[in-house]
Amino acid sequence: MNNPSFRNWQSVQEEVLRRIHARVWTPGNLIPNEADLALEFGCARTTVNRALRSLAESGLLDRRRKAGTRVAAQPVAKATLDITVIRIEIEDRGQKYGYQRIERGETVPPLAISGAMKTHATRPLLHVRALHMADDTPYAFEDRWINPEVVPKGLAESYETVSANEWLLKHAPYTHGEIAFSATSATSEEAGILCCNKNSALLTIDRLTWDGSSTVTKVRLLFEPGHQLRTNL
Amino acid sequence: MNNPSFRNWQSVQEEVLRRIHARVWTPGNLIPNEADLALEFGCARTTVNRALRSLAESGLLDRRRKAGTRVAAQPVAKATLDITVIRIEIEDRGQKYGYQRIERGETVPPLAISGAMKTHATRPLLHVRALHMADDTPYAFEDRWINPEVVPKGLAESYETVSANEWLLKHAPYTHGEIAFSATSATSEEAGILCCNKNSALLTIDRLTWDGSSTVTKVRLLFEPGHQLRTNL
DNA sequence: CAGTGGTCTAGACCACAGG
DNA sequence: CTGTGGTCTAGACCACTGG
Repeated sequence: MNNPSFRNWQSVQEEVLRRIHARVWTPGNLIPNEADLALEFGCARTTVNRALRSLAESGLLDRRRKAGTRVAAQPVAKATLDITVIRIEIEDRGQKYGYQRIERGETVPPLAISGAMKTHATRPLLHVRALHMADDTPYAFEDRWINPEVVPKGLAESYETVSANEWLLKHAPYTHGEIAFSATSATSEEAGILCCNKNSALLTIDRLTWDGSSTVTKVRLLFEPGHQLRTNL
Repeated sequence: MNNPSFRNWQSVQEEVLRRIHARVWTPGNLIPNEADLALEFGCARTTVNRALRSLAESGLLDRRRKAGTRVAAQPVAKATLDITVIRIEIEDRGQKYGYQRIERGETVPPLAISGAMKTHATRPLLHVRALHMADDTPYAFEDRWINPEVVPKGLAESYETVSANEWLLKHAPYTHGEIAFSATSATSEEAGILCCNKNSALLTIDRLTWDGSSTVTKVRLLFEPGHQLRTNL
């Protein structure tokens, strides 16, 4: 059984993938344990572990101590979207980035905002609205609320030339966050900003970031009609 | 410098995160190499490697041989969406799953479809359209094209009780795929199926999966108005 | 060329959870 | 209780790439 051709974890992984694909190991069924596979593949158990762990992370295997390793019955595809600064996103596509601040103010937010951000309902937050452009056409409308208690330095910024998107990523650390993707109909105001028809379907991203137990910022991004977020599986 | 309190890779990772967060190590700057950190933390280099590699995968560090490890200048947040069988998705939310096939036929697809799937323009494909329901209300409309050359067994299925979504995941292996998220306006037909107003903004997922160099299936999912895909950062 | 991360190894101990 | 994966270690060699 000793097969000396699997010398690194990538080749072990490929062989495991091949067997799953060829239905040698079928969904829901156990595969041999790490020690046996190491023996068969002629490598150290650590190497097998690395290969299998990686496949488990991507959702193709289900591993449990003592219970062993199974081929996932319902393979969970993980679509990973890279969320970067919008300027970089546009420049990476070879387009010219443009930015225009629309509004900046310290405002008491709607209850929906203060509720989500868990700030006092009567406390003003920094509110910045801006348009990101690609090759001089509207790309995304950013509507953002910033918690000045957590980011006091943010109050000193005008956000006229550097977007809040970019400034915050550089200056406001966060520990975790939530992100939601949805579709919304353009209001007439949003249509005016994005130069599209009212009620156009807009891909929408809502993000809420935290630093420990405090909310840093809440942002809604509305993309131009037709915009797609793509990734591979 | 020997600090015996970092005994496992998770605690090393936490300490590294702490230093980045506390601006001890700042974006764009080099951090010590693995050997030095291992010395400082009082653990093996392998352990440091594991911690740093994991942070690099999540986009917080930038590692290059010889050049060393830097804190990422533009931290790339990775939003990972789990794409599962729709039935499971609904049941996991504690709702009752319902399914209704709308149409099944072997049809020559529009050029947009055969073009994307790289099949012959005149060759019929299996076309299945169906509605997924949660607690008896429309949840998602699935419009799918299946390549019978790659999945011949799929022709024998009626998809009346088991959705193509679920049948394919179980019986048709794939090697890779593309996925795109967008927003579209409901046509009057789609509005009728999803029981919503015409031109409602619908979150849309287009998926194209491959087995080697052949296209397995192309599917468009239109979700009920207001539907959100959520994840953490 | 030489410094860095990338990986492999053999062996060891441990944590968890199935039976 | 015991089999399984999870991890750590010390040491080694390798691959890449910056200077």
